[in-house]
Amino acid sequence: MAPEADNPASNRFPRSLRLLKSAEFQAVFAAAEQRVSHRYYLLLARTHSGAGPRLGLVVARKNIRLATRRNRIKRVARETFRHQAPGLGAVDVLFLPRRGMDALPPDRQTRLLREAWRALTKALEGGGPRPCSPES
RNA sequence: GAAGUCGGCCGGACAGUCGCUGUCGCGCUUGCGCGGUGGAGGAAAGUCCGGGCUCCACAGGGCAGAGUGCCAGGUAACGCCUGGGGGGCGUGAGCCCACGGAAAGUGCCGCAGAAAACAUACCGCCGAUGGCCGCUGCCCAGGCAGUGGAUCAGGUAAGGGUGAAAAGGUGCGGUAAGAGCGCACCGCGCGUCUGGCAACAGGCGUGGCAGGGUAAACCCCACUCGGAGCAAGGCCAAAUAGGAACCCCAUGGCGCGGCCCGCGUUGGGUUCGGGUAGGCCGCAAGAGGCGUGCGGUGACGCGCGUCCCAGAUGAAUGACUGUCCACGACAGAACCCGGCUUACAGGCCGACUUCACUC
Repeated sequence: MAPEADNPASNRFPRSLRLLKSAEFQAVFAAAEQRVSHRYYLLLARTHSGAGPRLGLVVARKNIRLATRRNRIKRVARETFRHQAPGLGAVDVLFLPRRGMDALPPDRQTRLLREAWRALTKALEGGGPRPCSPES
């Protein structure tokens, strides 16, 4: 049983809430059902048959040059995700930061990520104003 | 006290809450819970050198290629470090130097300058010597002697000027003017002696003096070097397809059909090896840290005691809140070590130097 199922207040972030294999990442890339695009990031989402939401981070060295900054963005993403994960359904989510995000001050990054998860939640609830065709 | 040189060290602290991850214990059952206990750096960086480790190659030797380049030592090894020598900079503590060879050959040397490499002579200086011309004297129209001109031959490289660099420098003598032409000292070459493992230094003697620079230009000499890298390499191993061996059945299975005949189609089972996804090992006890004793000028070595100090793999060490201050730089392990180089807010400690002041 998933912990977040009977305890919605839990903010844990175990392996079951993460994408762990290359195949799982490829599945989302190949057939994203939701897409939230922003100046500094891109979210791709795809519903699945499992229990809760799962997060995958794709932080390209090409976009964020320094390793310290890549780590920072990943940490902020995970931290905000684990707090807002219960609001999401059974979806696989990919987070891809874009060039320039590492240059923002830390508190800006945190707010940006919180808004991102909120936007995704809304999009999923509303069925999506701009659903990505699964075939493309 | 001010300015500076060298060496070493730290690089936000504490508390609470919510998380991640290694490991140990227990439970639960297997990518969960609880508890204990670890969890980035001085550069983890650049990937510029050197090793370990792994696989491949390998009789010996040579060539090519790459690297290194004063001497001695340290080291697993180095292009690193230590000590020493030489040269340069600084009042000094100190700092800097690819620091072998240009009498093996080749190439290149802008501008300026007369000339940039078999040395020559633009301006200049001289014109002793031999001519020429003038004057004077002697004597047989010519000659001889004296004197003047700077006119020709010629002598010269001291001085001027150019340059990073023009056949070593200073002084005296010398001369027509000059010149290592001669001498003294310094420099250089050769010989020799002394000190030193050596680089080299010093002394003595001797030669008037070789001849531009450039070798991070080719090159020569000496020494070193096999290749690829943890996605190395090894182990376990689904599903699917194909392969091999053995056994079984070819009166069999499947399809058409209500069934038989018939027609079409096709073997079945077990085991094995290769191998994909995936997983595991490699993967952290080491040229290890700290303390201490001894040897050494030192790098370092040897001995003893003590400690275990990240090990992720879609990739962990973070977030929030509060308190405090000098208000927080550069930056993130990915097989492991030794170096070098580069980045870095601020701060601490020690040794030394110069200047100033007090006594």
